[in-house]
This record gives sequence, C-alpha cells and structure tokens, in this order.
Amino acid sequence: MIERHLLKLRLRDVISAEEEAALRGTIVDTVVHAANRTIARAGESLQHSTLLLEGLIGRYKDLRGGSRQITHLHVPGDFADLHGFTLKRLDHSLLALSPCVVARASHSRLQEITERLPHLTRMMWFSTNVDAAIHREWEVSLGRRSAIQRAAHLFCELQARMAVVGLAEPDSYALPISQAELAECLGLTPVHVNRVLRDLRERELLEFRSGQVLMRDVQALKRLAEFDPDYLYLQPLPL
Amino acid sequence: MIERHLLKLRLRDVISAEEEAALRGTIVDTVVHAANRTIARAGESLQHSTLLLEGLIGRYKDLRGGSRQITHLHVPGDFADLHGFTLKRLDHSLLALSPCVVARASHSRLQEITERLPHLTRMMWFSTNVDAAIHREWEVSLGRRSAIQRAAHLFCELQARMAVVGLAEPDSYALPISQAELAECLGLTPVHVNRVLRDLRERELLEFRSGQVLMRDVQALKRLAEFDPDYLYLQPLPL
DNA sequence: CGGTAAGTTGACGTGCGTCAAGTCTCGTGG
DNA sequence: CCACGAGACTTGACGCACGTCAACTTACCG
Repeated sequence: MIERHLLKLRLRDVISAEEEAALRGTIVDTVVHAANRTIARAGESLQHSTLLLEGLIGRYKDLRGGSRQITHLHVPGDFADLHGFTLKRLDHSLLALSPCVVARASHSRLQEITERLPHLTRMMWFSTNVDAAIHREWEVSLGRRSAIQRAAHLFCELQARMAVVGLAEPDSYALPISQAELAECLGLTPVHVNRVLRDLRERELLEFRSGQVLMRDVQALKRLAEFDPDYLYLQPLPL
Repeated sequence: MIERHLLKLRLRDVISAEEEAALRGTIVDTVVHAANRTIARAGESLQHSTLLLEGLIGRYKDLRGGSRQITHLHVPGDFADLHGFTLKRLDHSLLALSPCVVARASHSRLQEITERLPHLTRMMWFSTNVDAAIHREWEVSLGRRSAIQRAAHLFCELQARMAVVGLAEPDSYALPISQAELAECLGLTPVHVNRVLRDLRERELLEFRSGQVLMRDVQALKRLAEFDPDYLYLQPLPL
C-alpha cells in the first residue's frame, strides 16, 4: 500500500522495521476519487493527511476572476498534504487530476510518531522540505523561464519523480492531464500551451498526446530546460 | 537574541521555559554580513541554520544567462534555512540584501531537540511549512497576477510579517532593498518595477522610496492585491 | 568634486494573451 | 451502425503587458 512512499524515503535513508510498521499504522482507510474532483478545500481543518497511491493530484489556489494556479503536482508515493499535520488547515485545495486512489493517514497517529520516533519524524519533515524545494524551482520557472523552457522543465521533473517510484521509463511516462491543467501549472493559457507543445514536437524534443509523454531527445530537452535534479534530493544522506 | 523568533512561535502555540532554553542553546555564535554578500551558496553542505536577527535576507537561485530569481524574503525572527537541517545541503543560495546580523543554530543541537522535545520539533517543522505556504503564494503571484498586483501583494505580505515581530506600523515599514532586487522577487525587469512603483504612487496606493514603504491606502492596496493573510498562519492553533 | 550605483524615462520590440472559429475524439442513445 | 453532443485540442488574426535598449538624472561616498 505505502510501498511507493517507502521507496522514496529509502532512497534517502534507512527505514527500520519498527518505523515502517508505525508508518503503515497511520493509515486508517483508502478512498477513491473521480477525476476532476476537489479532494480537500482551502481553509478546511484536517484530521488526515492524503497519501497518493494511484493517479495524479494537484495543489491549487483559486483567484478572483475564476483563474487558478496549480502550485504542485503529486505522483504516486507522495503525501499531498503532510504539511497539513502541522498547519492544521490548508492554504490551498487538492484536486484529483485523474482518477485517484489515496490512503488517509490519521493525524493523531502521526502525532504519536513524533512523540516516539524522532528519526522517522525527521524523515517526514524532510519530505515536506523537498516539497518546498520543488515549490522554489517552480517559482524560478514562473518568474524567469520562457514558456517552452517552463514546459520542458516540468516534463523533466515529472520524469525524474515518476522514475523513483517505478512509473517512468528513461524517456516516457503516463501523465493523465489536460492541456488546460498543464496551463494552470505553467502560468500560461491553454492556447499558448498548445503552441508550446507543437513547438516541442516540431523541434523533435518531446511529444505529449493522450496522457502520454514521450521524450524524443532527453539530452536536448534537459539542456533547453536547464534541468538539474539536485533540488529533488534523490541521493542518500542519513538523517 | 532569539526574541523575535519566539514572538512568532508564541503567536501559534505555547513555548515552555524548557523549550525556550533548548532553542537558545542551539545558538553557537552571531555573525554580521555586509549588504550584497552571499551568506550560503547552493549545494554547500551545512552544519548550522541561519536565524536572522537584523536585516533582510533573500533565498535565490541563479540561472544560466546571469539572471536570478529570489524565491523568498526573510525578515528578522525568521530562520532562513531551517529546512537545511533535514536537507543537509541547500538547493538555493542566501543573500544578505542589507547589512545583516544572524545567529547560527548548530544542527547537532537541533538534532538533540528532535530526540528529546517532540512538541518543539513540531513547532520547527511548522515553521518550515509556513515558508512553503509563502512559496505557494509567490507561485500564484508569479503565475497569475499582473505586475502591479504582484508588487502590491508582496508589500502587503511583508507588512504583515514585519508587524508580527514589531517592525512595522499598520501602514509603513523599512524595506532596505533596491528596485533591481524587488524585480528579482517579482519576476520582472528593474525597468518595469520602476514603472509599477510609479503607477502605485500615482494611484495614491503606496510609496516606496529610499528603503521605506508607505502604504497610502491600505484597504485599496489589499483589494488590488487580493491579499488574504491566512496563508501566513498567524493565528493560535496548538501543536 | 568626480565616480559609481540606483533610479527614471522614452521609443520600440515581442512573447504571450484574447477572441473566435474551427476540428477531433469519444461516449451515449436511437 | 450512425447521429449527436460535449469536451479537448488546434489554428489564425490581432492586441497588449512587459521586455529591451539607451540616454539621462539623482544620490551617495570618498
């Protein structure tokens, strides 16, 4: 159930059997969400954190005027709102971008972990800090990169993150998301995203069709995006 | 020394005398940095976290081509890189935007806190999660708000955060930063920031001159920015 | 009083937004 | 099997917010 999450944690540091059991013990149930459903709304107070098992989840914030910005994409194995454990209410909403299966981790059991298992607590803290590092990289994209670089960077990031949990080939992966939703990640309009995708296709860098990403020239794509995976913290370093 | 940091924490929850002492005990020394000096460079491994006592610090990332994006501004009382405790190396650099006084908190003593003081550990975790919430709001600004809204939003955010640590009046505060650095926060060029500031001035919303912010019409400014301080988590909620 | 960095302004260019009219895809019901 | 509708995608024409370039002013400091 939480195997993919453990894969990610163990990339960083050793997780003992006791820690693994404690983590498994936080899960109280499993829920299925249909595509395009809001899973949690900004401002709600929380009793659980959402661990994504299957599908794609986006964190987003609405603006007056009806537009919205997706601030983070979650792949299977990610906690979508582990930060909700200390924040108690969310400043953003959660959206199922595709049909999703999620496990729900009880905050009271997470609290017990923080009382008894300092090392595992540091690992959970670490997870939320990596999320923040991803936010920073998205700020750089939104603030300083051109539309095509932004798109290329996002595709590179998702390949790297999906690969960790066994969901990506070196040059392809499933990304069940519409161009309009991509636009909400990239701070662009759907029309311009469409043009950027055509551009990437015509340059023979990448194709994105019917929820499938095919990287035709991984090296050139990473060069265009200035992609450096260091900010994902995928190397071992004991806590 | 760490009074301003305690002010922020105590806005959220009670800090016991033992916890306060432990926090004070993490500080090993105090360092002064001149303006425009890089305090820590992306990629370096860390033994300390930086608590800002006086001045302004920015987190930034460099891009090929020489431009850079500032992803977060720190005011006195903030840890600029508490996340460095679990990340072990930074994905961004730290820049003293004005002359700064910082206290350095030893990671080994922070580690002891995580072993002995679960509640204080949750408070520190909370702090880094608020930083992430601020990153999200900046993503919204960079992705979806116009230049003038972005600027207005940043000025509102900094007023709220400075006020918490006693460094802002309801309508004014010191912000020792150049227009070029503002541009690096806002994802704009210095030239355009200059025009936006003139626009804000001519609309009689806000003046920014010689490092001083004067909000001439706070209500209208917040309306323009769509500023809602919920994402700063300034209300009490026990952990 | 001269040098340097910060701020200001105007003329002009362009990347992305807007608007509008398609086409393509696919699920549903006749 | 086809008709239909709805949503996703595509494309072209045009507009504008912000970028670029360059000249100038102001503030500050030695």
